[in-house]
Amino acid sequence: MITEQIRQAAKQAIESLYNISLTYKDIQINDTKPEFEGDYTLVLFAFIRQLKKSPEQLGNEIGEYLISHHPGLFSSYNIIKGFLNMTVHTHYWVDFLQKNFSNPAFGKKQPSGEKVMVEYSSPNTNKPLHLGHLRNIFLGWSIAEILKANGHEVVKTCIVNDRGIHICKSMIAWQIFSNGETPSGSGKKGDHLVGEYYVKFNDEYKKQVKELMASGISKEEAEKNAPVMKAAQQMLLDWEAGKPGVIELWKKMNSWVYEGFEVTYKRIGSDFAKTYYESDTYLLGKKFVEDGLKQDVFFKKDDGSVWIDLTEDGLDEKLVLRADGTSVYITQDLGLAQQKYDDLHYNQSIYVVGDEQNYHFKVLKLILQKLKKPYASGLYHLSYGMVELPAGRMKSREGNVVDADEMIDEMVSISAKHTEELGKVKDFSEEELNELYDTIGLGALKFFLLRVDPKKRMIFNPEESIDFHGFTGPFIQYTHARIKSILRKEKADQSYRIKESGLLKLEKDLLFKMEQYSTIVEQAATEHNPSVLAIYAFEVAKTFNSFYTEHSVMNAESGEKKQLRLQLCELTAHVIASSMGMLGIKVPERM
RNA sequence: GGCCCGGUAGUUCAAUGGAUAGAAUAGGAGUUUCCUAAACUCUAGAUACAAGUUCGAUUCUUGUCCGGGCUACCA
Repeated sequence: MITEQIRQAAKQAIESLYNISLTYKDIQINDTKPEFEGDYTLVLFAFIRQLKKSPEQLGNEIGEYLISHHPGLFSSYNIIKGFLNMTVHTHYWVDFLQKNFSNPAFGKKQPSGEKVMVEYSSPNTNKPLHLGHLRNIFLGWSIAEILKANGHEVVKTCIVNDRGIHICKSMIAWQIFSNGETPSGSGKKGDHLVGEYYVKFNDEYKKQVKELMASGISKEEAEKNAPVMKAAQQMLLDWEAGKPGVIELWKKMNSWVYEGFEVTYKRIGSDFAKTYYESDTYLLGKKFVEDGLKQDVFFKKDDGSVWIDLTEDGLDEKLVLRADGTSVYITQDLGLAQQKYDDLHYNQSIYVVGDEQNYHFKVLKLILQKLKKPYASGLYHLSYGMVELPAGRMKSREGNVVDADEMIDEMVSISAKHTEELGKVKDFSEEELNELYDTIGLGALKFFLLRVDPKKRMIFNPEESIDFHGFTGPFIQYTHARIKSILRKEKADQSYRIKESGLLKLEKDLLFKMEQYSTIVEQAATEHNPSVLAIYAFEVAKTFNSFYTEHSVMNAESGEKKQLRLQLCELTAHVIASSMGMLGIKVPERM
């Protein structure tokens, strides 16, 4: 990574010229703005003050020093205001290209020895997946791939929230309204079918509350006493007591949901090495309560409920065990954290969960730290913002969600329509066509959800968000297909040595971008942010497209130029395929 | 009420305290005898408001205004 090389050279130069001692943070190296001459820029302002020299003098002294001590690295420099702009020698770029253009591991890091668990998706089993889940899944899958590329050993996990009042709601509604409807009988996807009954439950519940209120009962009382709600609560108790009929129904409906999820996961290319079920883990946290009481981390109130006081940490008192002895959400997560650590002794455990749970995860980590768990510091909540519709939040209960399966179908059918209109792949078989439509449609969707900083909320406008031009997946896929079309005609000659051709501006721009790839891969991991890669891949594609329009590869000015450009094509294709791969997006050979 | 996020072109998104705030889209004007025009080139358009910190602020601090979330013996 050349910026580090330059930083080091600059540090050494300033230290030996002025006999001062610096840290790397003192040296600020930026990419030179395109309107100025040069590749990288050293910002001089801080030193101007410290050394009481004019920018001109300082810049010249440092510039001269760097040129004379690193003749292979720098070819020239200029000073504008407080900025020292340095031009990197053409040899360096050509050398870089030759070393890397055919390296399949370009951009990947050596094994780090770190183990990381990434938990994502984490669905409830009472309804199908929606657009918000897709953001979660794509994020989780992508961050796992990014960490792998950085040399970590990664285990993808999923916690299925398969028990609780929400499932009971779907079950009750199914008992009342279904007449025994099943996925195989109705032809409906299992998760969708169960989700329909969840919505039906809420419709019925609202109706009953309204009726009770009409008969003069207060809203609060009505909500408590609506017959369907009481039935659902009773069912939860029966479930916990292991009542056979309830367990049987629960298993049956959950299995429908799993079959449905499996179809969706498979289609979007999502996978888990290990799946945890809440019904197996929800009791694990209870032993923490005893430990916590012994260590005086927790305390007991008169009614028997157990709490932790986090007021000194700027938070509240938090319940960890109910008066009736049952555990709450946080208790379950304490248990699961331990279980996961026992299973993999991870260095880092990442939870991909929406930002409405920021407080919860802050508390979880804090409690584990107070309990002196060795793995506590490795917990990381990868918090992401909601996907909202122009009208506001999606609510499954209300049924105003963008369904994941429908969304995917929509994207794929649009990609099919575009592809047919353009008519560039008429020789494809039916099977090849379908694969291509999937690649493009899913590519557009994944890119759309991953190109934004995870922390930020995003608005999905069905009318405007579906696009295949500009800052999109298909734009980048198209660039890849174009490059491959050249490489099908001729590949770069592995043994050819480029001697001295000089570099045209657009060739150099492209190389400059390529050189950043390793840094970007690293940055995406440290920031836990796939959008860094998405933006980068887009910039690469854009840079290539400019180059492509301006300069011919096959009809290059000379044999050497042709080889240089073929090498550039190979490296660019690799970088695009590899960065998109980490986003879970395939790139086609033709489109 | 308390705590935590966010407010940047019409719209959707960028910008480790650094140069004239970048893209994309929508708008306007162009490019195809030549490797895929899902492309390329040009053009116009934005930091909510007010103070402060300093050589320099979209970025840091404070206040105001506007959104969102959390503050459950739900998960």
